[in-house]
Amino acid sequence: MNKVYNSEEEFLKDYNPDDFKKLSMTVDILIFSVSNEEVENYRKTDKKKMSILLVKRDNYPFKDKWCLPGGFIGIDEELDEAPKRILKRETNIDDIYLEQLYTFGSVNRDPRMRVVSTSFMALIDKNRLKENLKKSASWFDITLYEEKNNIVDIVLDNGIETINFKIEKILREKTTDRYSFKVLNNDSIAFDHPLVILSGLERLKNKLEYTDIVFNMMPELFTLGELQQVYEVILGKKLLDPAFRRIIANKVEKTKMMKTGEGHRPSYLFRYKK
Amino acid sequence: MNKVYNSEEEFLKDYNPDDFKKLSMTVDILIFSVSNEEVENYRKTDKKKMSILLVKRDNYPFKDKWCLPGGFIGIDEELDEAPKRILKRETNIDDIYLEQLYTFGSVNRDPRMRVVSTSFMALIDKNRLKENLKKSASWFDITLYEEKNNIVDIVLDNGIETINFKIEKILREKTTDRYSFKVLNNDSIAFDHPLVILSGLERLKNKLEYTDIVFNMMPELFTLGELQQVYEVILGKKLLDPAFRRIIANKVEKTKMMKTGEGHRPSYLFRYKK
DNA sequence: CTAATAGTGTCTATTAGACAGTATGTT
DNA sequence: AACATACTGTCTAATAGACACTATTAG
Repeated sequence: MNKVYNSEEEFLKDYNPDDFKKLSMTVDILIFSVSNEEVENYRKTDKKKMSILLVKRDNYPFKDKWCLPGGFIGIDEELDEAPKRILKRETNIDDIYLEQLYTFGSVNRDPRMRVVSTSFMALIDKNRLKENLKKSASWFDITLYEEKNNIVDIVLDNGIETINFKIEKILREKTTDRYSFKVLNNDSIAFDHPLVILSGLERLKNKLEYTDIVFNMMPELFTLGELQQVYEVILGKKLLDPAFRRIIANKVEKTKMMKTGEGHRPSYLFRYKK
Repeated sequence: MNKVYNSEEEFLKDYNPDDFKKLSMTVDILIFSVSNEEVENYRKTDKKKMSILLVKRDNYPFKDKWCLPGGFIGIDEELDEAPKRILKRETNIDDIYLEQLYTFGSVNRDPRMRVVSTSFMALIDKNRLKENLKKSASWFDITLYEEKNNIVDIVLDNGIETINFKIEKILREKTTDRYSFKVLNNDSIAFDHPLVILSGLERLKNKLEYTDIVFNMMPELFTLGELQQVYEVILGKKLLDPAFRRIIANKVEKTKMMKTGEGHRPSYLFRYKK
């Protein structure tokens, strides 16, 4: 039975914070960006791909496997500050779009001890951090293959190494869009990070349709063709030009500048409308 | 510098899980339902309101204040199992719709020690637990007043007591729909639970438009008028009958049963379409 | 000239909004 | 009969999808 106290001060003086077994918390960050894949034909535009920043683990557990940038939360650190600190450490940039995604708390997700991890999604224009990257970090291009039976095949490629894992999506209940994820094969990614990556990609896809977050991944100036390509690669489908332009018309403003030298008609540069 | 190990076993043997200061985690559950407010006029239908289950704290901190049902996560308990356990304890029902919302981790949100809390949203048809409620728990009807300057005034009423708090919503960045919340006045709710309540209400409102979660709050059989009222009270606006019926037409199926005795034309009972 | 993308005009199909009208129970 | 809600028909407005067409550059 609880002892009864007469004031909050009295209660706190008597309180032993170690009555419950404590646990560790980490944050993991999905740093997304878009990259250009050069194409041999001088006329064709570069093919855009989603890309994600991974770091190679240099010690156990999961030594030599790739994982999301992350780290432990300080006992006196705000939950929202931890991912900012880690982003600063990894990219040396402060003002990056950051959003909390989901908290993963399976009992055995870390072999060391009980660790609960909150995942965040960061969106950035990759050009902003050309040479700031740490050596252990690498950008991986993402390709998603949606197979039948709700199995998703995810291929990550950093130009040197190709990583591949499959996840089965199981609808949890018929009233929502929520899935349970089951990792079918994964040899190269640490922890439960395959789940984190897929759920981040799905969140991004979702939010694309009702927010303007895509502009956090765009440079200051861009053509509508480039913007459309980014939409297409995230949504995983082609869009019709006129429809696309109608929808984003009031979100962007045309500049007088043009992008030329691409082997075809130049296009106007636009910026996100303040 | 990290010591280098030759295998994961070797590493784990040497690993001291107490190198980092640990913290406590709790879960808080927003248990939402709808209630009927009786109306004097025998012809008129009952007015529906959103309601939420709160419990009165019987000890410090925040003694005698109302808070969300919740509790500490066991060191060997899955994060998703904790809210199920607590729901079972509070309502004695197993199959309740449950969804993770957001993790709150301000350093000083609990005066005892560092506590990070993951909030969940549960949706239930209140009629399923008529007499199962614990004595300390109480259903509060929710009324939301959206004032100018992005201030929301929230009034909770359990028939005996009226609680009121105001929250200012501050848009975080122009590319999204995300707000920072600032509690302006709150005398009766414990912890940061005013924030949790508001963010849950917003999530519910959002999800109403692209999922079928509303049916988790409905009884097996309902009239379209009742369903429309629930939509209206969550969305905070009136809907036009023909438009509403067009939209939900393929989600429900008509039965041969009718609801009569309401002082006006009877209506068919529908059920959620499997 | 050709290949490739940029950008627009317009028709059609679909969906959402609005309003008016008819239907049918209770008291 | 009066009231309140149930339910439907239909017109209009707005939006999305489809396709064809013109424009403009580098090579």
